[in-house]
Amino acid sequence: MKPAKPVKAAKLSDVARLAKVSTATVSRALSLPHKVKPLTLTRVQHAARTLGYVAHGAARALASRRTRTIGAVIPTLDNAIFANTIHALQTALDAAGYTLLLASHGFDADVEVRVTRALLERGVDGLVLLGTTHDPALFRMIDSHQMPYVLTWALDASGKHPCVGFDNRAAATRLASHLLDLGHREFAMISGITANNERARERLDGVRSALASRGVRLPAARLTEKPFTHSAGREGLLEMIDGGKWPTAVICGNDVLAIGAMAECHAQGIAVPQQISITGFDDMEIASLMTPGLTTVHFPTAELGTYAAHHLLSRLAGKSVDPLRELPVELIVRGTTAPPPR
Amino acid sequence: MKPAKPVKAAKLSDVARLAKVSTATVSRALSLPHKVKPLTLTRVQHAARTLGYVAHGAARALASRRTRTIGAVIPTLDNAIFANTIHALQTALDAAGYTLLLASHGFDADVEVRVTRALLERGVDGLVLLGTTHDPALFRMIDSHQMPYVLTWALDASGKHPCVGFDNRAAATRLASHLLDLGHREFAMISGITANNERARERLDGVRSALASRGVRLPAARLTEKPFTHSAGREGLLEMIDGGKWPTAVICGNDVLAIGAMAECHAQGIAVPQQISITGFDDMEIASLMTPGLTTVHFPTAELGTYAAHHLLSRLAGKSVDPLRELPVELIVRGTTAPPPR
DNA sequence: TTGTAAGCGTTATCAC
DNA sequence: GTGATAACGCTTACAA
Repeated sequence: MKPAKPVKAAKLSDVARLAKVSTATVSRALSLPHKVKPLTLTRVQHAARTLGYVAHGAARALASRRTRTIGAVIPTLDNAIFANTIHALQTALDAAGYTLLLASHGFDADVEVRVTRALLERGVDGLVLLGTTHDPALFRMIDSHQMPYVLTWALDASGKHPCVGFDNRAAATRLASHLLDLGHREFAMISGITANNERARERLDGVRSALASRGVRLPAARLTEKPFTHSAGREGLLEMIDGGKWPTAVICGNDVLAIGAMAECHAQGIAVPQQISITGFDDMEIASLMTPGLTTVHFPTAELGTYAAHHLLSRLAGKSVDPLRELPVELIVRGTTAPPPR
Repeated sequence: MKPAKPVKAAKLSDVARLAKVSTATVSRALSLPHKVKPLTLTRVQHAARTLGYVAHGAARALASRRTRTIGAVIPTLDNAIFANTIHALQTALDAAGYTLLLASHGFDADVEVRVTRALLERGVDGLVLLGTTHDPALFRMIDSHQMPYVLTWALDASGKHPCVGFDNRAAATRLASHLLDLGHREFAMISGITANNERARERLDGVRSALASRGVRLPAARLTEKPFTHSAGREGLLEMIDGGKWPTAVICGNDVLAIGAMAECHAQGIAVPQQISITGFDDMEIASLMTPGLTTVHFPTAELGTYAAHHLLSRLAGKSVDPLRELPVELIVRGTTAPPPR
C-alpha cells in the first residue's frame, strides 16, 4: 500500500558507494561487463538493483556523445499506412538498443525543417526521412551535423542520398499495364496532390507512361488531384462519373482515396469492380478483403522500416552499406475484372 | 554545390565569443529573451544564426533537469487504431514544444517494463501509458522517479491512477443493447484475448451484461477469443457458422477481427449485414464506408491523444488537474439491420 | 583489473 | 543587465 521508498533517484556514485568501488568501475560494469572481474560485476549489479538505479541518459549522452536514439520524420501517422513502417522501424531499433524519436509535419515543408531541427537538437544519432523531396535547407542542416540519414518510401533518382524504398513509378506502370491487359481502355486517375509529394507525382507519371505506351490517353477531365481523405475520394469519383460516360478503371493515388471512391460507388449503386474497377496504392488490404475481384498492388511497408533501421545501424556501426536498396513491389491481383461491355 | 562549411557544430561558447558576451548571456538570450537588453539580444541572435548554432539537448537536459520530452508506451502501432491517438498526442505535444519518444511492447508485459525503463533512462518528463492493467513493477519504477504519467484508452476503476479514456464496458453495453433493440436475439462474440488486455475484458463484460439484463444468453459455443488479426477473425466466424444454425449478430472485439469476419462472410456468400450483422469496436470507419447498414460504435481515438497531452502538460506546468476524465463514446448507427426472419 | 580526474555543453546562482 | 563559476551525472584516458 505504501509508495516506494526512494524519494530521490539513485545515481552512479550511490551505486559505487554501496558496492565499494569507484564510479568508473560501476560505469564499466554496466556497459562493458566483460571488462570487470566477475565478482566485482555481481557486486555492482546487486547494488544497482537494490537501489533501483536507472542511468541518467542526458549525462550519459553528454559524456559519450551518443544518444542511442534515432529520429524519424514522417508526413503523418494519421494516414495509417506509415504506421506499419514506423512500427517495423521501432521494433528493429529496439532490438538494437535504440529508441525512436518521432516527428511529423503534416506535409508542410517548413514544419518539416523545424521538427528535424528539434530532432538534431535532441541529439539523435541518425535520421530516417520519408520521401526523397525535401527542402535543401534540411539537407544542409543534416550535412553540417554530419548526421547519418536514410531516405525511405521512395528511391532518390539523383543518387545523391542513401535510400531504401520502392519504385513508385514502376509500381504504377505495372498496375496500369495489368488493367490494360484485362482490357480496360477508359481510365481515370484520382491522384494525390503532386506538389510537394514525389510519391504522388511518380505514381501519376507511371500510369501516364504505361497508358501512353499502349496508345491510351488520360484526358484532363479524367484526372483530378485531391488531398488524401475519404471525402476527397468520394468527390473525385463524382467528378469522374459526372458526364454520364464513366471510365471503366479508376486508379487512385492511395488507399484512402480509393476507399472514398468505392464508398461513393456504393452510395451511387455502382458495383465495384464489375461496373467500375477502382484501385489504389499503399494499403489496399482491407478494401480487398471486403471486395472480391479488386486489383491491388501490395507495398512491403513493414520491410521498409526494417531495412531503414538496418541501413542506419550498419552505418552507425561503421560498416559501409549499399546506399540504394530497392525493395520488390509485389503486384497481387486478387481478381481479374474486365471492363463491362459497352 | 559545396557541402556546408562547419565541420564541427558550434556551441554556446562559440556564439558567446562571436557576440562578445558571456555564455550566461547567450543562454539567457536564447531561452529568456526578455531578460536581456534588446541590443544584446539581436547581437546574440545574429551570432547564433551565422554559426548555425543548434543547442546540445543532452547538455541542456543535464543542466536544467528537464528534457521537454514525453514518452508513450503502446501495445503496437501495427494495429492502426492506436496510430490516431499517437498522432494527436504528437501534434499536441509538438505545439507545446515537446517531443514524443515512442515505445511499443507488442502486448508483452515484460517488454513493457523494459521499454518503459528505457524511456525513464532517456529522461522523459512524463509518460503516457495505454490501458490500465500494468505490471506493479512498472508503477513502482514510475513512482520512484516521481514521474508524472497518465493512463489512456481506458478508465481505471480503482481510481488510483490518473487517466483519460472511455468506458469500454459502457460502450459494449450500448452496442449490444442497440442490437437487442433491433430485434437480435442470437448473439455471438469473437473477443480479443482477455488475459493481459482489460479492454477486451471490459468489452466482453459489457456485452454479457447487456444481454443478461434482457434475458439473453451468450452460450460458450458462441464465444471465442482470438488475437487481433484478420485471419483470426475469419476463423472466428467459421466457428460461429459451423453448426449450421448461425447467430444473427456477431460482435467482434475490435475492428481487425470484424473485418476478418466480414471477409469470411463474403467468401462464404453470406450477406453482411442482411444475413449476419457483424460489428466491432475501435476503427470501423472503412468497414462502414464499404458496407451500408452496418452497426458501429465510434471511439474518439484522436481526442484521447489530445487530452492525454493536455493532462500531462498541465501537470508539468504545475497546475492541478482532474485525474479522471471520461470521454464520451458516440454510438453511431449507420444502418438499422434487423435479424432475418427464421 | 581498478581508481583518479578531466571533461562533455548547458543552466543557474551568485556577485557586480 | 551581465559575467564568473559551480554544478548536472556520466564516460574515458591515463595512471596505478
